[in-house]
Amino acid sequence: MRETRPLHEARTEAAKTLPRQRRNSDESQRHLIDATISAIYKHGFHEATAQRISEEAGLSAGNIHYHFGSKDELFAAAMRQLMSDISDTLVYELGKADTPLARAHAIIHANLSERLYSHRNCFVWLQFWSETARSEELARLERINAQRFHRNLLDALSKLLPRNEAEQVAKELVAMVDGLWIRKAQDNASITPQAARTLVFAYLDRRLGSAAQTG
Amino acid sequence: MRETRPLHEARTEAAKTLPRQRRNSDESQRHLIDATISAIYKHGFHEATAQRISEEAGLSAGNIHYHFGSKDELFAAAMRQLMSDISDTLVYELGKADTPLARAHAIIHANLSERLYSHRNCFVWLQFWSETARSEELARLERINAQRFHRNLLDALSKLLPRNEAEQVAKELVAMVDGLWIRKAQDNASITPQAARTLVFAYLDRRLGSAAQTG
Amino acid sequence: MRETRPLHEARTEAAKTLPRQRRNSDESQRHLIDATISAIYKHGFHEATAQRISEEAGLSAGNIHYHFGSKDELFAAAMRQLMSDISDTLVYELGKADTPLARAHAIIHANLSERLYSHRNCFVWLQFWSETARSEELARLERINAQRFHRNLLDALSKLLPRNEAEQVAKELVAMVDGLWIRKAQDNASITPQAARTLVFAYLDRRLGSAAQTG
Amino acid sequence: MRETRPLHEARTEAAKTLPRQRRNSDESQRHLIDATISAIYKHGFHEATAQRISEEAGLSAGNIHYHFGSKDELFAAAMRQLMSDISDTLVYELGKADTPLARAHAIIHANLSERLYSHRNCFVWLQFWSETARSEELARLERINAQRFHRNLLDALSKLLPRNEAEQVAKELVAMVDGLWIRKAQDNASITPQAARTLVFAYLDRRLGSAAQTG
DNA sequence: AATGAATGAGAATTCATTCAT
DNA sequence: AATGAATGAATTCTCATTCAT
Repeated sequence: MRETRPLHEARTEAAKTLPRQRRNSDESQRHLIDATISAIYKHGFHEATAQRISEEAGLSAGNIHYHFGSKDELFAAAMRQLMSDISDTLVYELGKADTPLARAHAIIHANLSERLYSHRNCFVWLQFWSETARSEELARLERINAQRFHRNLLDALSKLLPRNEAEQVAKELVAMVDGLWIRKAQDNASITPQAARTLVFAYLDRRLGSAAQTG
Repeated sequence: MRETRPLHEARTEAAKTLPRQRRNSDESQRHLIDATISAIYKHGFHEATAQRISEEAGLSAGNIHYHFGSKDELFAAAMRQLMSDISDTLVYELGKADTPLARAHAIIHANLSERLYSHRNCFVWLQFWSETARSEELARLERINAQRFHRNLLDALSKLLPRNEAEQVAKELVAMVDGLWIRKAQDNASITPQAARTLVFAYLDRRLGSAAQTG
Repeated sequence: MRETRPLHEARTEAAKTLPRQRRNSDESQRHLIDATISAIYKHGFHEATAQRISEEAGLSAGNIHYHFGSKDELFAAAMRQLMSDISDTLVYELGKADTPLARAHAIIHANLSERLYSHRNCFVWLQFWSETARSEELARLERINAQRFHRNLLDALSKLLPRNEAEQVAKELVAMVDGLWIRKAQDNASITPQAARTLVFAYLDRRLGSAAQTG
Repeated sequence: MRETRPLHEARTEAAKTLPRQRRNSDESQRHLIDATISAIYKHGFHEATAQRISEEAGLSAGNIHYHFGSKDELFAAAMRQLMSDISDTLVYELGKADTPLARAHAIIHANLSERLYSHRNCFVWLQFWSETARSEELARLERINAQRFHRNLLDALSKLLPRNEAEQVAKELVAMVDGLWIRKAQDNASITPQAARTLVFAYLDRRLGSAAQTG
């Protein structure tokens, strides 16, 4: 139905360049996961075929099933990998934060950092978003991720605002960040991580400021 | 690769129940477009096969190519249909608005109305979002839609705020609405149209209020 | 399986330019036959679809079956048309011939005349040659045509040569002319009608001359 | 459009009878090429479907694309195979020839040998002739083959005749042989390889003889 | 006499998955 | 642990043919 030109140039970190050789199982699995994300970015979810993924990983087609049992499980592993990136970034940003306000900033900063708020990451994540309907496992992972984001924000905001306001601000922030990710996925040039953070921080500060005034 | 159970129960309006009979071309095309949207909602973009769509429309598979030339063009027509729904709703809401503030409210109201802010509509729209990368025509339509939304908001806000603030608020609102659509697509129960509107209106009013204070 | 660009630019004599209008049955049949030959020349036998043929004829798809019963019968009618062209040309050339030698020349001249020895005619004829295996009717027509050519030549040559030599020369001539048609079908520029005639006439005259010497 | 009975009984050499088992890639490719030629002979070019070819080869349909990328490329490989047969036969015949005259005879002998001048070979070759218009690759191969035939003849004849006469005789011979192939393709019984060779040799010898006389 | 919407069989091709090696 | 040949189901698309109008 469609042309098969790559959507994006690859940025495979490890794989591919390695000569096809014997590795240990963990290593191959890691290569396959990286290759999956890379293939989704290059070709989109549904053109990320087993063939292309394993080629990208420097392996042959049968290995996906050898290592993961099925393509679906490989995709789930790739999504877990993305979530783990988010988690790592969050931990890193939170490490520097010692006040509730700093924590709220850190959470947003993480999600709009250069690392996570890249075209690649937002694009691939959008692909997974649209697939959750078809895979209960992906849906489960997405729920976990969304809830974690929301809960983290809420925890921090609860110390700054009355509970129901905190709840509302958290929802607004989540919506904003999700929406910014979509924009980024559609068009890398639309907004830089820096600009996105400025946008949301300005909103948050004003919100907290006015709450402080009214509260 | 996956099970093929329907994601959602159908809500086919006309088709299918009609006895297989002669229609005129326009009628068949309309049925096919409705069936496409319905099939995407039921099965997701990539499981919305020519077979399923035409069956849903009460026609045989060849008709897609007879009426639209290709499946891609049918999908584009379906996306245009969704955009036209948005447009109609917007026009309807704007009809009641006679001040810049009312216009800004109306634009948001339209996008978070019971009609547009439904699980079905948000879900299907998310599917198209994730496909824009693979189809230049869908990407073009998406850009038109996003720009229209942004420009409309900006026009209204420009009369209420300094230009650069208006620009910023417009971006925030767009991001929020897009993010809320994503949430709705993931989980219908997450938030009602009413609640979504309240959330965004509260944000907007506070934003305008504080701007008024500071301005 | 293949691209569908036209192989050759059309040279439809009548059809197409006429506005789609009511005609009498004979007229429509003639248009369809012309359109068939034209479509075979443009697209090759198997890409000469009912759609394309009827479009070329300025009619809609259903008419082939209305007028001819089936596409196969239309193709047979088209082949009969080509044979009738050959026949007409032959009669015209024979009209000027009053000796056996002149008759032999005339027969060859007809088959290598500007009218018949054109890229279009040879190309279309080759297409029919390759289809005789699939249609008994086309095979029957081809046999009739080949036999007529052979018999005509033999009749003329029999008055110039002993029977078995005449038989042999006739076979050689038929083979030469068929082979020249193939060349022409492959590459219009390969040889002009004039050059083809010179080639065969030179052969024939030498053959008759040497036969005269030895005889 | 047409009945699908086989045109000719198969003469598959190996395939089919083998138990469906693992082969190496070369072996499978060879089987597929043989099966293609066989299927064209049995069903004609356009009824030689991927299904029928792979069945004939004792494989399933997907393998054509696995081994050749597309059906078109398989057909091109089959044509190269036919050309290679011609080449082999020619080399074999030329091996015995040590004078220019013997070489000319050998070239003709090869093209009208029992091996090449068979119904099967001529029929299949005619099918390819009629397809050259639709495939640039097949056309290219055909040109190579035609030029090789012509050049070989010309080289030999140049040592026996003045250049322009040699050129003319070569053209006559090529036309004759091509024409005889067409006849054979249409009707196996029309002429035996032996009779065809006698016909052309007689022509050639007389031609050289008379040239000798006149020269 | 003609239209053109609709059918349905069959085409090439794609792809996850299996499995002998 | 890895390969890559093979499978078979599913997909889009094509097309002769039918037939209500």
